[in-house]
Amino acid sequence: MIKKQKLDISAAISRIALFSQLPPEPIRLIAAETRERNLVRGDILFQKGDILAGFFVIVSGQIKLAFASAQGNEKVVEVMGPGQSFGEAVMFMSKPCPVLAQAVTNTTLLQIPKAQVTSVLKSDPDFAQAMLAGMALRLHSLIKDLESYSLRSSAQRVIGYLLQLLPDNANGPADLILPISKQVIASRLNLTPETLSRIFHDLTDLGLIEIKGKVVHVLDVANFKKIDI
Amino acid sequence: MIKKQKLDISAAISRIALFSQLPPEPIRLIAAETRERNLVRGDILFQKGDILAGFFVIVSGQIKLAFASAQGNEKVVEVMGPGQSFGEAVMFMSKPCPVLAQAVTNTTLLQIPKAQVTSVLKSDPDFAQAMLAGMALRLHSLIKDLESYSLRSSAQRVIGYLLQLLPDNANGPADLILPISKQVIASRLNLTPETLSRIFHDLTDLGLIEIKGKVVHVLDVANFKKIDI
DNA sequence: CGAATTCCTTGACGGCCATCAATTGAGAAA
DNA sequence: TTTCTCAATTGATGGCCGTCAAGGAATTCG
Repeated sequence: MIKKQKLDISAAISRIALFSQLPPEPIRLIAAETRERNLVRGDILFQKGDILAGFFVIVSGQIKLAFASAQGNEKVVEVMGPGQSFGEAVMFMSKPCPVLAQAVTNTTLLQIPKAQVTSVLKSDPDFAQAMLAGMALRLHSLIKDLESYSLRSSAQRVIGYLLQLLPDNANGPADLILPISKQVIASRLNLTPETLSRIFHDLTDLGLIEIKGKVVHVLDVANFKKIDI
Repeated sequence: MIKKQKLDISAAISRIALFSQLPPEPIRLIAAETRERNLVRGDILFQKGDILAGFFVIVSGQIKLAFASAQGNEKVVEVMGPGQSFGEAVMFMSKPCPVLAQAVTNTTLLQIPKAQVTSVLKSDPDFAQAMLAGMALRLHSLIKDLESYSLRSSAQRVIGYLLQLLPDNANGPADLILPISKQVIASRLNLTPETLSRIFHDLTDLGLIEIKGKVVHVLDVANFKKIDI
């Protein structure tokens, strides 16, 4: 067995957008109390209803945030990847967390305690601005999701999702790789796996895409953006 | 014609939860640059796509935040009332606003410029905490909405909406008054007015509520909470 | 490698809710 | 008041998409 690499927490923290502007001193302060956690696929990081004593930053792997319905099926709100953080908002409220967090793949993440954050907040006004900007961004993307759910058809949501996976400057034909399983994508888009499968099929029939496993080939990006189903 | 009352901006500001803990000096600073605005029903405060140079606090009246679909119908995200604020998140991002804001009734509101907020943010760490808490709350309620839309039936959403209008301690029979028109409520719940009307009808048939105009009489609150359609 | 499990696909069917249309009711203006 | 406009209701119809069920594909496991 290979010896586990010791993670350089300070380095990891300073690479996060939120903390990237901080001077070394507060970084050391935060790093000192930050815990590293390792999850294997399927592990649950926290349940709906938990009170969070800190927030999380993903070093590697993927975490999905979801809520569970009474009927047992779940709805994925978001899938977070390396460099992304989550739980800040719930941490600040000291209210029960509205979602559950579960590892989609084996995941390494950092848990940063609330106390360290508030202490840096007090001393560094720029940090407060950065946190506010981060939360504002999160709000913005939630609003976008709400907009998607309420006034776009399922096919439109799928197209939007695929487009978002392409580089901004993509043009002509382009390939992309689905970063998560199709059933998680379906849930993320508020669809059943069956419906997603059918939509992929339809888009293929229309000559817009070709799918082979996790690889999606978009025949003409510019054209694809114009589709309105 | 009655002479218009001059609004005491300082007093109004200090009554807002967000600013209530601030000492007099920063309050004065903010009040000095705050503009009062008066809208009549139907006026549009800002459009989707606008860049906001400040955020808004409602003194009296109601403002709805909504997005418009390509087909022309609109979807209400939220209806804000007196004492509530909106636009903070978009202001911090300097990105185009994702929603439109329109006066539901004649409305008086304050527009607080970004510059004043950032200046207070720099000097008062507690204020930063308060803003973060406010944004966290907003995020929380958006997540709740998302949850509603994705895994509750239309009738459940209506019931949830009615329950939320009742006082927390309500029990037995209780009355409530719909604060906005039924079509706005329908949009807020992601329904058509027709569907909302039918659901009200059904709930009445089930002996759960009685409706007369804007007054809803809930026959048994405890029972009503248990209904699962 | 084969076996088992999970993931994905495809089909048939049905329900929820939107759409269209027409009427009634209520509130505003004159 | 009367009229006009907008809000709300009610009915008929249909489509989107979820549910149930079963078969194939892919991945993980011993």
